[in-house]
Amino acid sequence: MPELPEVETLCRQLHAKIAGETILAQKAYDQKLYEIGDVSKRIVRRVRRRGKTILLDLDNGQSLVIHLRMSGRLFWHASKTKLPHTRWRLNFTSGHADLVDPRRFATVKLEKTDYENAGREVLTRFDERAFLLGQSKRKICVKTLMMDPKAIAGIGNIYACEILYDAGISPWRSSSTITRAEWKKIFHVSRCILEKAIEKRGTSISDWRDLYGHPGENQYELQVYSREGHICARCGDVIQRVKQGGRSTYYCAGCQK
DNA sequence: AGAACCGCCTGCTTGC
DNA sequence: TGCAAGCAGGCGGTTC
Repeated sequence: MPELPEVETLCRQLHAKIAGETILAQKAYDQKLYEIGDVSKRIVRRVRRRGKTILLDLDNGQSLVIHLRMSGRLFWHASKTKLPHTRWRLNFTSGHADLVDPRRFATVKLEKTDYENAGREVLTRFDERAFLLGQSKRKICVKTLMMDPKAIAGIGNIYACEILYDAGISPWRSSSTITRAEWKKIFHVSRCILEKAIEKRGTSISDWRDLYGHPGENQYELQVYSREGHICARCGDVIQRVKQGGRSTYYCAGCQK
């Protein structure tokens, strides 16, 4: 599923492709997306990311707000290609961007919004002080907190597991027991891991592909996610998979205390 | 107020 | 082999 690095990859590719271009038309193939509104003749000023949300800022102050949720993908086609599960299409002179989404969770809205995610973007302008004051003492597991978009934007299951492994912190720890120094480490490790994943153009663990259908390469960097039963490279213990709030958590009990 | 749970969906995996 | 149940999970909304 697309998380921050995957969405960032799409945004960069999309920006390079359509910034300054005029939208010819949009078409929905799924009833859930019939009521988006008229964007024809609008120029895309820029494409940017907030958390896992993609924003296409238009020349009239509105933005197309796209969230891929679980199974959404964006593909660029110059020809008439239409993949199965194509739910929505944005047409340009040079081709079209298709939203392909088997499970139909993805959303597209047309809004007038500045959508700044104030202080919750972990890679840019992250407000550590506000986080430590307002979020860090919540009585939920640290992994659950890291995945809460109201606390930190853009971190999903894969990267939450990888970050906590790298930081050597157990996903079962209550947020309220994490020290200030440990939070600092979590923020630092988060930036390192997410930036590397962006460089690798995302994690193609199941079916993630970029705008042009190419897989990323970050799956080769994973230390714990999807590695149940493998040996921990750091301490030799066995990587475990456990259930946490209905989702799979992968971790090493040997070195995540 | 804050934490836990539910519902949206459908393709893939698992078990009988 | 075939079919049904189970599973996956971001996140907004609802319930506890």
